[in-house]
Amino acid sequence: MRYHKIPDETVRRLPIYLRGLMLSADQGREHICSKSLAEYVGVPSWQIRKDFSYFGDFGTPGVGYHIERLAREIKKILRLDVIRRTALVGVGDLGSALLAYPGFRTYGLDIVAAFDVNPRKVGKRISGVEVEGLEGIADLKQRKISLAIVAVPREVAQATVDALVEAGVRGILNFTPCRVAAPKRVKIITLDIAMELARLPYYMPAG
Amino acid sequence: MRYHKIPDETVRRLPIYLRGLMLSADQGREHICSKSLAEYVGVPSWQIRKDFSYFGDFGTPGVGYHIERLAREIKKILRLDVIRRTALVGVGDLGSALLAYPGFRTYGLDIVAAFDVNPRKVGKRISGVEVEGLEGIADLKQRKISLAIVAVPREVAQATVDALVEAGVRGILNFTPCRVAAPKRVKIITLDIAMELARLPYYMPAG
DNA sequence: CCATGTGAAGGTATTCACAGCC
DNA sequence: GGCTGTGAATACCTTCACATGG
Repeated sequence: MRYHKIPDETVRRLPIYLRGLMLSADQGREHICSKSLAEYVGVPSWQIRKDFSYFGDFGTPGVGYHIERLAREIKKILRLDVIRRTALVGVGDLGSALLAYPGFRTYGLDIVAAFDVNPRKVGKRISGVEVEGLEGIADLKQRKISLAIVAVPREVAQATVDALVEAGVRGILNFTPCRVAAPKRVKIITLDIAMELARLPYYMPAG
Repeated sequence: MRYHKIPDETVRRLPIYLRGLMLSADQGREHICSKSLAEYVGVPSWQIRKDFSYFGDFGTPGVGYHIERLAREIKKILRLDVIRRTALVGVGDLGSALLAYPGFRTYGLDIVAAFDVNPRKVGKRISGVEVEGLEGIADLKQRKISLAIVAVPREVAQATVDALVEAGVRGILNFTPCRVAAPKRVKIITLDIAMELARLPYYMPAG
């Protein structure tokens, strides 16, 4: 199965597995079977086995998966085996919350720089990161930052992305509720929070 | 095409279309064709037409779609045609940011109540909403609140969801990085922000 | 002539069932 | 006996090409 195109859906699930593995590593067990992991993360066991099988033979029949080793493998696949230096643009309400959010560290993602237009915010320290003016974006490359989070108002989203692309960033998580264009060497994931909530009523039984 | 199961992916795209339509309604035009909308929202035109066709004939051949009318139809499909009263549980960094976030209003979602354990937060007004103690969750039903956003620490996520389900909530947007269980009459969408960022490096060319 | 709506084709992902291994 | 890994079957979604209607 090793030579095969990896489904996008599989890639989407890998971080779920990784999170589950890291949590169960804290519980002292050394191995976990696909069925236990399935209950833990809410993905069926056959789906889990199939997903892993795309990358190689990680498990031992009759035993299960070695938790530590599997976690390491998934990190390698997701390219999270090195610490990823990340920049945040837009230190408003959402941006500040993201700076304070400890969850990124779980995946080795480290927000090491923050930028904002507002001169009154520049120079302040928020959650241990000093806010810089937008001009600082220009030398992200020299600072080995290749990932960015965009949490600016919609009107300046495209300009922000342009500046980031110019600065050599190659992955962007966009919290802005609009489509932004970029050369295809740059991967953009857009996460519109309100939109997620918006499809909830559809699934709710009457009322 | 009217009697047909609606693909989940179609439902996921409806809010995108809705956003695009509302934005182009502000520009004075009355009609829009699938091709223009396609460029606007970043979904191919045939996909848009197919998606709409599941629900009926919304367009006029040779002309396109009547923007206002189509927006109204999509709102009705998503059950966003009435204002949805929403509760927020957990007024930490993320919770506060969500309270301040104007995007929910776009879809007729209105955060009208906020709850937190911390007695020092209780009684404070944040973005126009007064923070209440957790005991207030019990009478969400009387207050006609059927939607909730959970932004509490992971450890208390399940307990929070249990309380919300008990109080008659039927849709939950969960920002907690863990799976939570609920009776299937309650729809839960989990949004783990860090996880989205975590799959970005996979798609980045070397480095 | 232009743009919609949709059967049919093609592609992708999920699910099953079981052979193979510990 | 227990659990993995996977070909084959199924279900699902996307894409195409065009008949149909304004």
